[in-house]
Amino acid sequence: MDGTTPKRRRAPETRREEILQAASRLFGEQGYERTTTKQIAQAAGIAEGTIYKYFASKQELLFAFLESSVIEPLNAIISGMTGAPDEEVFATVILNRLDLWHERHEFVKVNIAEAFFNPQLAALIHEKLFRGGTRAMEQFVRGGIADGRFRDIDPGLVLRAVVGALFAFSILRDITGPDPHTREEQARELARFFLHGLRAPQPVEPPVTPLLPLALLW
Amino acid sequence: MDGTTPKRRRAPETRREEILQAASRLFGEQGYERTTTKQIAQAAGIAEGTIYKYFASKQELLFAFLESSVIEPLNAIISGMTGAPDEEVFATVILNRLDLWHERHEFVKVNIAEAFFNPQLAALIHEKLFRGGTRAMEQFVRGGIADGRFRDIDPGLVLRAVVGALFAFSILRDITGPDPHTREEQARELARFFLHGLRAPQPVEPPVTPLLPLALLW
Amino acid sequence: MDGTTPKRRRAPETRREEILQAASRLFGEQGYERTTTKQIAQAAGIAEGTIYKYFASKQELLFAFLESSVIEPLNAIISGMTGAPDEEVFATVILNRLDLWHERHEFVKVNIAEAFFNPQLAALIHEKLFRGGTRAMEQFVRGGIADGRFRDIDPGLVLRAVVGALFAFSILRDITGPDPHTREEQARELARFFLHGLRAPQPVEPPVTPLLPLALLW
Amino acid sequence: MDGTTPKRRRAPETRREEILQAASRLFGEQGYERTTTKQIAQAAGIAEGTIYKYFASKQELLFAFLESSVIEPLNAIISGMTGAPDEEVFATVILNRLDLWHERHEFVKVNIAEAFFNPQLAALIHEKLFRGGTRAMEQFVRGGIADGRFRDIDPGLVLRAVVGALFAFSILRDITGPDPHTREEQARELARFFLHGLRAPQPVEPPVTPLLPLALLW
DNA sequence: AATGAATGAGCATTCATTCAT
DNA sequence: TATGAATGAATGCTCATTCAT
Repeated sequence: MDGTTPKRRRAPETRREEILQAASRLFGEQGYERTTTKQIAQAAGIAEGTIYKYFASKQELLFAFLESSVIEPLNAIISGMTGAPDEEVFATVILNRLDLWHERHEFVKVNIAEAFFNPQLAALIHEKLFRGGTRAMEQFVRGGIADGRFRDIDPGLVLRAVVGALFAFSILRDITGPDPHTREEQARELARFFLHGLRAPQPVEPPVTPLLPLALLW
Repeated sequence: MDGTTPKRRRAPETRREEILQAASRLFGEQGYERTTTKQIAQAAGIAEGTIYKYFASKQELLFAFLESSVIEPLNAIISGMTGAPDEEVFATVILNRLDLWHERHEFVKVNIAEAFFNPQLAALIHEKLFRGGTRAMEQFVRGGIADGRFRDIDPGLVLRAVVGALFAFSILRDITGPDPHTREEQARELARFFLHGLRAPQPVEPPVTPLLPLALLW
Repeated sequence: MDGTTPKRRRAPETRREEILQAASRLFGEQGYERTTTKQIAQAAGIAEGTIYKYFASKQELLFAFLESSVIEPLNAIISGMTGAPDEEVFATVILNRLDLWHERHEFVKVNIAEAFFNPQLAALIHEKLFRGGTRAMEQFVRGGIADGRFRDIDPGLVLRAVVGALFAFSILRDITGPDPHTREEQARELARFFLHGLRAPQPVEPPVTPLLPLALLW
Repeated sequence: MDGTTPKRRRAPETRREEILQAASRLFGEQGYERTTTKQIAQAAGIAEGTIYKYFASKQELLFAFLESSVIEPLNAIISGMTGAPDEEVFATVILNRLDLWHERHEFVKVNIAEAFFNPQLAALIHEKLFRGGTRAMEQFVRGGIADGRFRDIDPGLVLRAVVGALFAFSILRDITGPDPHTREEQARELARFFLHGLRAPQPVEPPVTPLLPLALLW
């Protein structure tokens, strides 16, 4: 009804980005539901109404960031690195993801948390992020199985295990606690683990081990 | 005359439990923020105000359920199963967790989602659930390393990878899509994977493989 | 989030009525769109949220009043008055409507204004108020035509003209200005006008006619 | 290249008209409150801010249109038609109004709806439209009474009844439902009704009467 | 002990209006 | 002259929490 004192005309392309930045920071700190548009506006240094000049809804802010900061960069990242020993490939990719997820830590968190209860978002992540991974991992693993480098194993299982591990290392960090190693060490070690498992190179039939303690932890 | 038994004055200890049950089911289905106290009261067949006779706040409901339904039963579950081949141990434990998480699927979801943004809850989970796991896994892995069954590997990494995998299989299911195998198959296969990795039993030096496709996916 | 100091527990049946009264008064004074739920709450001496314990939405307030104050009384009004000269029937019914509309003046105004742009409400009014009127007027007029008391005329036209006149006398008052006569005089005069038109009289004494069907409709 | 002619710098007087046209169409379709300045700007092919170069406020748009599109043309319409049988006069005038209101249907709707709650607008309509009608109808009816063609009847009542009927036939159409007859039939039949009422005829042939003054008022 | 009516701050979103460009 | 980005008060509605009954 009133519309007083419009502040300042900003660089028009920057605005959108600023709002996105502010929103993703707050989402990351507090979760999507707990973050209000008022807070976002305040953090971006604009009026509440201005948000809606750039985004149709609060939810679109979530989707927009996922699109522009997770999905798009992903396509850009796919490049170079053609052939290399499995170990190297694994390590590189894992490191890459670890870095990305570390950097976007807070934001990935929200997306996951939201996706739990927002089928639309879950579907988006599934479509745009996971499906491609399935295909690539399938190729990679089936190739290895075909030429005898890998055991006959379900590629889906490998993908899930790898994604899960990355998940535990980057996103669940708050819960599992920090890992003392550098991300590069983590990547290299994880790659080795996924390739060789726990077993010593020359298998020895193991003596009995207690398992129950295991149960208590996660 | 019909289904609406006027539920007056139940066993006072049962009430608490009923509310907890109702709350955790709803939290699981819709997320914590999206579940209202009205819904909880309705589901528990009581008045809204009654909730506050048993719990100081909505948040306490979350904590209470974690305590009584996840942590306590966990301690009960830890039992028997002394010695057995690593593969068996692993498979059993994984299956056990997979089953538990499957059953509690919805609830674990909320706890994780909430823990992302609630340091108090994150600390609780870390303390009561994860720390114990760390100790046990440490024992298990260090034992294996000591007697030559396992490579020299960081037990923390193994734990994180295993937890992550379980996570991906049970909690991220909505995002990664369902796995076509039975939980038993999953458990056995995961155990084998964690023990042996991808590599074929008789190592073959791999030809070069393209890795980039891998990058595109998760 | 906070819910402080609940004021007072009122007579439970009264509340709904109080809110309805407050709403219809404000709607009448300012129009539907211009009346805010805050104002309604204030006028009813309650908190804003309380409105929504009794009505699902602001729009429902509009519909509820139409239902309870216009439609229901209409059915109650249909009574007694069986046979009487046309002139008496007409005058009575017109007076009755004139009184009702006068009393509800403000509220009818909103409903009409709203119905202009709200097809749902328009349909409701058409269904519940106008259709019945059509039927009754049809009977009345066709009866008169059949026994030679009335000219061969379209009953729909008569109904529209009568409703329109009532409309002009009660609702358009603000625009047409007030009429100096008492409502009874208006009613009698209108009845005569509708029966005889402008033309100077060539009176015919009418046989008795039942009037009640007429009452039910507009 | 396509339909988006960049409409830069039109004839400055045309602009005002274009905005008015756009506004009145939208007001008519959706009501005044529900029409946004953004929609008006879009419909007029201009920027939102430009509206305020021509009109001080949204409300002024309403007044401006009433002035320029209803009142002014009305004065132009008043013309010719000197003497003719009452029936002819009535029918002509009613048809004229019916046509005008039909054409302006949507706009009249808003004005009425608005006038209900806007005394300023109500007064304007009363002054400029209704008062003139009162005078003319007074002349017409008093003339008829004087020379014995009409019964002794209050001219105000006749005007109100006629306006109301027109109202019901053109504006309330959405509520009363459509009339199956042509507008010409309606006009003729209404004229007959107002002259003769419902009563079976004892016709008296009326002398000629002037009709034009009638046109100026409602 | 249990109720559920009542609260009111808080939410996402809208929109007439302003003014730097 | 015309623009449209920016404003921010205001809106309808929600919901955790309180407390008289």
